This record gives sequence, structure tokens and C-alpha cells, in this order.
Amino acid sequence: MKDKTVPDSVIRRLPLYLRVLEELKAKGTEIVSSQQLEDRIGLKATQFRKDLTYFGEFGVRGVGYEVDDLLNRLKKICGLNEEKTAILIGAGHIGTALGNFNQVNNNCKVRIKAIFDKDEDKVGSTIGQIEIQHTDKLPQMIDELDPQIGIIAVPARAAHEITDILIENDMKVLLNFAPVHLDIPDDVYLQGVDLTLELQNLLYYSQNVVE
Amino acid sequence: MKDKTVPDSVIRRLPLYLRVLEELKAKGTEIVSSQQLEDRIGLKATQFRKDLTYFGEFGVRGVGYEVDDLLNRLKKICGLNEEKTAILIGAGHIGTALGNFNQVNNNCKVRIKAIFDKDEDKVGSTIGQIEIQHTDKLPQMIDELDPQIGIIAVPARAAHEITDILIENDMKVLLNFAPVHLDIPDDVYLQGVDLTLELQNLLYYSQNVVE
DNA sequence: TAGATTGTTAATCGATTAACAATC
DNA sequence: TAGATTGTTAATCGATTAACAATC
Repeated sequence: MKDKTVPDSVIRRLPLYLRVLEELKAKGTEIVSSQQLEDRIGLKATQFRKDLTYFGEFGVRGVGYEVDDLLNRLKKICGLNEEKTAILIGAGHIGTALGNFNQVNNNCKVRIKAIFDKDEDKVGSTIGQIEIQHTDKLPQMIDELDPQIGIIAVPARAAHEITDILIENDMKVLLNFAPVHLDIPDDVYLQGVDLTLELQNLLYYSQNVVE
Repeated sequence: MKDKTVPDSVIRRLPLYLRVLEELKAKGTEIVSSQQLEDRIGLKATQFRKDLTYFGEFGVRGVGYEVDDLLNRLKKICGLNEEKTAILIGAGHIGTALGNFNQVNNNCKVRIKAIFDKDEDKVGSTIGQIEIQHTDKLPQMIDELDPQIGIIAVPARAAHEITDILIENDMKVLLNFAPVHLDIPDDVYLQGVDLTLELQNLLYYSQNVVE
């Protein structure tokens, strides 16, 4: 099931499709056409159909897509049909937000099961229901929980060290919030979310107003 | 100074270049070649040079780039040479993290000057040094502060309403953290950061491990 | 059958990368 | 001058979109 044939850009759109399909299902819509999806998603109908071709056939020509069926099949493809275990390193502002957010947001399927911080003062207190543990316990806890996903929310200077620990302990899927470029082996998937860059990017547009 | 000729992809890389140049400056490096930057940024030297061509000539052939000069000129191009005023709507988990983060992170240049929430219980309390005001005060405060950037961190269901208010009050640059697609006029620049999508995207890779 | 909408191929568009002439 | 590295053009690559045959 390892499709390196499917482009990243396609993968990133799948959760978007799922979100809209969930909405339609909630409204009781049973059949939907790619054209109807176009407006709701803000993407071309053609793109939606093209994206689906990477995974098989999902619709009925002349009719459209059965919402519930499409939803279930796409969920499975995305891995959204079952919960995956994540650990969070760093209990600062962003880490805290993510931890709380994760407890609330039930349909996300990424379940944070442990939170770590280097600060002794934070160790022992909780975010959501989860007690913060010392970073020293990382290897031990990874072994215990066997988490699929590691979320890095430590300051930039600590990010390399933490990443090394995660990789040494065989973690393969990482989400990095630290504002640094991390070098990783080929068999690890790293996704970056850089809030500082997002904010800075706005500056350009606020001085060069769009068209 | 409105260059719709410069591709979005290039703009998004500029803050990345700045970050590395700042590091080099701090280390006392005076001259740097595109080749040396390649490893530090994780992008091709050619791409760096190509990106710069949209804005002029910055280096000396056979020598390289003068770090301080390049830094200053790029900062100006990005709008990073002066502070811009932002307002934040929504004081939930993400809003709180952003607010706190913004007070700490001085070199970001996006300065949150006001925070709003609809919840009467939150109104009056503070994030960082900033007092939370009721959403009703938005039009009045926009008029007073004349902010360039609006940050939307409200729940999905409230995002459309807030966005309409911001646009009605002439705001042109928006950052949206709510997990919804927002339809906006052509003359508004909207950038989306969707943490749920980022997390969900990881699920695919955690079941289809990379190569 | 006529109308509709999919799945897929082909055309277009844009972004990245390689190559190299210009020049310090 | 020889060596180095830029700025820029041309080639490549990949992603989006248009078009249409397949088919319900």
C-alpha cells in the first residue's frame, strides 16, 4: 500500500474533500456531482475528478457520487477511519493550544497520548487530561505507546535534538512547528508548519496590495 | 509597487531567506554564496538566484552576496523593515497561543494591537498585555487602529460572519485559522492555516510509510 | 433515446532546475 | 589572466485545466 505514485498535492486535498462530504452527509444529501462540489470546496470540478483517479473509480456516469460511499472509501484511503497515536513534545504556547485542541476535536483521529517538556516546572501539570512528562522519558514512552506521529513544538534551538531522538526511536511521521529547517533521512516524512513565516508572508501583501 | 508579476511561491520563500541571513549576520559572516545558502535552507542555489531576479541584482559575480546588504534590501522588499498593525479575532486555544507568541517574538514585525471575542466571560481579561474586547467593537476599533492585517481564529461557524465584517471595514490582508473555505473579493489577500488539515494529512503518511 | 456526468487523455500553464555567458 | 560565482536563458518537470469519449 505504499504509493509513491500519488503526488503530495493530491494527498493534501483529500482531507478537504472529506470535510465537505461530511457536511453534505450531515445535511442528508445522498448524491453529489463534482460540479456541485466545485463551489463548496473552491477547487475545480475537474481537479476533484482527476485526484480521484489515483485511487480508483468512485462515481456513476450521468449520475454523480453517492456521498456516504465516497466518504467511507476516501476515509479509508486517508487513514481517517481509525485513530492514530501521537506524542507532543513542547508544552509552550503552541503545544498547549494543540493539546487542548486535540482533546476537544474528536473527529480529527490524531490522538495525542503523551506530552513532554524539558521544563521541570511544567512536568506534572496537565494539558487537557494529559500529564506533562519530562523529555528524558521520551525513549521509554515511545517504546510503550508505539506512536505513529510525533509533533515537535519546542523552541527552534531544541528542535534538532528532539528530532534526532524521535528518529533514533524509529518514528517515521513528524509534524514540526519549530521555525527551523530540519534535515531528515529519506524514510521519514516531515511536515512543517511555520507560524512565523505565515505571519511574515502577510507583510509583503500588506505593503503590495493585491491587484 | 504592486507586482502581481512575482509568483506567490517566490514570496513565500523570502522570509525563509531572511531567517538564514539573520543567522549568518549574527555569526558575523560578511559574504555568502548561493551555494553556501543551499544547504542551510534546504533549497537549490539556483532557485535562490532565480527568485532574486524578480527584485533586481544583489550579488557580485565571482564573489557572492554581502550578507548585511542583502538582508536589508530583502527586508524592505518583504515589508520586514517596519512594524505592521494586526488585530486578532477569537481568543480560544489558537488565538491565545498567537497572542502570547506575538508578545514574545519581537522580530516578527506583525504586531497584534487588539484582540476580540464574542464570549462575555473572556472580555476584559488579557492575553499578553492586551485586553480582550467584545466583537461588537470591531468596526469602531478598526477605524481607530487602522490595522493592515486581520487574523481570524474563531470557530468555523463564526468565520464567515467575522470575515464579512473585516472586509466591510476595508481590511485587505487576512490570515484564517478557521477550518472553512472563505469566499472573498479579488482585492483581498487571504492566507489559510488549517491545523486540522495538517494533522489529518499526517494520517495518510502514517499508514503509507514513505519509500 | 436524450441528457447528464463521470473517468481519462491531451493541452496548457507554471514552477523548478540545468546550463552557461557575463563579469568580478 | 585564471577561478569563481552571479544573473539569466533554455530545458525539464509536474501540476492544473480543458476537452471528450465512455456510459449510466
